[in-house]
Amino acid sequence: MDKRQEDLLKAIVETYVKTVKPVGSKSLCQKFKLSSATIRNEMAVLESLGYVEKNHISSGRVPSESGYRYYVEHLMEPEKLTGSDVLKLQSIVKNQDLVLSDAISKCMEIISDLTNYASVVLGSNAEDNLLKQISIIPIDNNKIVALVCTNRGVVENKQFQLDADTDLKELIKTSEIINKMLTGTPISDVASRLEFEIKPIIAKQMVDYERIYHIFYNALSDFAAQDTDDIRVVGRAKVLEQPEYSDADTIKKLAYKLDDEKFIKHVVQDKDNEEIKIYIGKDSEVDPNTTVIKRKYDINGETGTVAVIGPKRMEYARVMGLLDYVLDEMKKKDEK
Amino acid sequence: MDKRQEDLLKAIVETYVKTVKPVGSKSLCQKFKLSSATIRNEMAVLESLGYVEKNHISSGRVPSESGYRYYVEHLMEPEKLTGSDVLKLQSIVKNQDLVLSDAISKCMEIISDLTNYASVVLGSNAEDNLLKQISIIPIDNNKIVALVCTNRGVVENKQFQLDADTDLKELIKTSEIINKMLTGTPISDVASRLEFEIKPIIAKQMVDYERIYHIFYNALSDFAAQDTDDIRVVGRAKVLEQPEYSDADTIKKLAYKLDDEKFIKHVVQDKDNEEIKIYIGKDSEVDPNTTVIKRKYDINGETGTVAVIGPKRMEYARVMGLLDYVLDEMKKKDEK
DNA sequence: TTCTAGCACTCTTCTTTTTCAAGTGCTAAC
DNA sequence: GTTAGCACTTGAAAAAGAAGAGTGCTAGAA
Repeated sequence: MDKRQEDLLKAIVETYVKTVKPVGSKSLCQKFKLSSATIRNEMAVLESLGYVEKNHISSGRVPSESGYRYYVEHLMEPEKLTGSDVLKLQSIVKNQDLVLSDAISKCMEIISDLTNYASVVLGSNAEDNLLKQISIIPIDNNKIVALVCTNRGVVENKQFQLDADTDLKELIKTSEIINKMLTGTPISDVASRLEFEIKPIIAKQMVDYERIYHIFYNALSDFAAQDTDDIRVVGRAKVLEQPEYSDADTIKKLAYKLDDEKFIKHVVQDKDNEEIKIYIGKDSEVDPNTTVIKRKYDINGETGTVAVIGPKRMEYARVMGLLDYVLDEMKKKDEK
Repeated sequence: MDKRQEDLLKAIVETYVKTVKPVGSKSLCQKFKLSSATIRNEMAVLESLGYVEKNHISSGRVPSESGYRYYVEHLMEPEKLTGSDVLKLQSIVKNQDLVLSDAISKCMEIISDLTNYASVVLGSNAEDNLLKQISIIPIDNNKIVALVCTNRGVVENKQFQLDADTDLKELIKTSEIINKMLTGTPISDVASRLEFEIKPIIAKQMVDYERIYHIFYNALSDFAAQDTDDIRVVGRAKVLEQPEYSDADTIKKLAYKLDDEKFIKHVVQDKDNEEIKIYIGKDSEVDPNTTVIKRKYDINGETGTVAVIGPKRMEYARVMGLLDYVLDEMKKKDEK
């Protein structure tokens, strides 16, 4: 592809992103100072290379998946955020009271608002967190809350009913034993250490140790359960508004997928070990007309993934710019 | 309305619920052992009473909103759950490890699955909970987690960055003061008591009391903030599949509303003080073709609201039966 | 070579027309 | 009070037509 062809592809992508209509040769005459016939010829080349497609024999051109990919990899120019975009994000970025994960969540909400795409925040998987502390808080005669806190500040809590014969004192004593022995253990190992190290100890000392073990096991295994709690999807309904989803059936299917947190988690989860990954069209697994831009972050050890889900016809540069800005600012903030 | 007319209305509603097609006079001949002409005459009466409508001059009849209402209030027969419905719910009901609020959530998920409607669980508003305990857990040098637990076992946690000059010991000491003085205070009053009772104390004893006050104020005020966290909407995408929502625009609008937790909260929230409330059609505020069945529960002092959102053409009896079953079983379980 | 003007052709989209079946209301008779 | 019969209305689906946008190709100009 020579320079002119690249320019043409760029123009096709950008026009299509804006207008959502197949791009005809005429509409680009002015821009290139060429006749429509010449542009048609060049378009035919792009088509033979697989970068653009026709919906039907006499329609204008639409970027193909590999066209988008070429655009993203070679042609896209980094976009400076507009003042109003920055302004909206700054209200969060400047807020000193927000802890990293909350700040990122809020920023992604704003990004979803600004772009009308959906956004996803996948908290760092607590599996590699280390156990910090487990506490038992008695609520009333027969109810307790078990709290588990990790070294990254992730907190899980779970209520339990106590039987009449379960002794609260034994429960609290057990929590102390666990805190003494297991603090610093990776969450993923806690369950087995609980069984092989703690259970034998309490079995000797306590009457109702089976029940007690059961409670702690349950409280701790929620982390391992890969619960869907640490994922947040925002702006689901906004994506549906995008004009490519105009057919009732497509909308329903898309809504269904966006509503399925397990599925979204699967989509956004780390497959290949890259910091930025753009899944275009079929690669997104969501819908053939959909793109997922995914970005991992690691800010002072706190890791996670954010993603934007929108139409294939996405404002790639803008989204990349927004994500850059948010994560850069977060990093700066953390360093202070 | 005489008995026959009531029977007819009942038949129209139930046929329409099943077939989603306007009900013609012929289709009911067999059932009533009457000619279509007679049925037409009776239908005309129902129409003049406002219980059924025609989409156009020569179409079959469709129940009107007041027709549904009459059906729900006078004609609907309580439906016994099918074995498979019970079976699916029992896996949750029988589970002794689940605490009430979790069990209800899970049951509502199953109800959503069984019916293909959306379901909502609105946890009891924590505002009338009493403060049980507040704890500070240090995470690393400059990060802490503040945990707040109420007498109903609701837990909120929030991370804070510490400045270099904030003293962890002072923080913990303050939490002890709060626990001593404010335990048992309604959450809604905690903020003001914090300001007028605690702040003066720590102001005397501590250097960085402003920052410390700020942290506790923030941790505690999350409850009052009426955050959307205690609402759970399940099966959003399922409702969209209902045949009445076939037009792309309607689907988008509905998806938009279902995605808006604040709005759903508003819809489901307690307006009039009734235990069961059925909002049909326009009354639902969601969509003219939608019904919301809302039910409050109070199980041993733990209160909340559950709701089912589906088409106006809802299987009213079944949904009522399912909700009855779930709440009855929860009550039984609690009494044991 | 490279570009352009011109033309026939294709295909979508929008509108209009036609056809069909379902269902009604009314009248007159049972 | 009930029913058979009939004219009439309407929407939904299929078919037909018209308009417009855009293409590929050819032949000639720069």
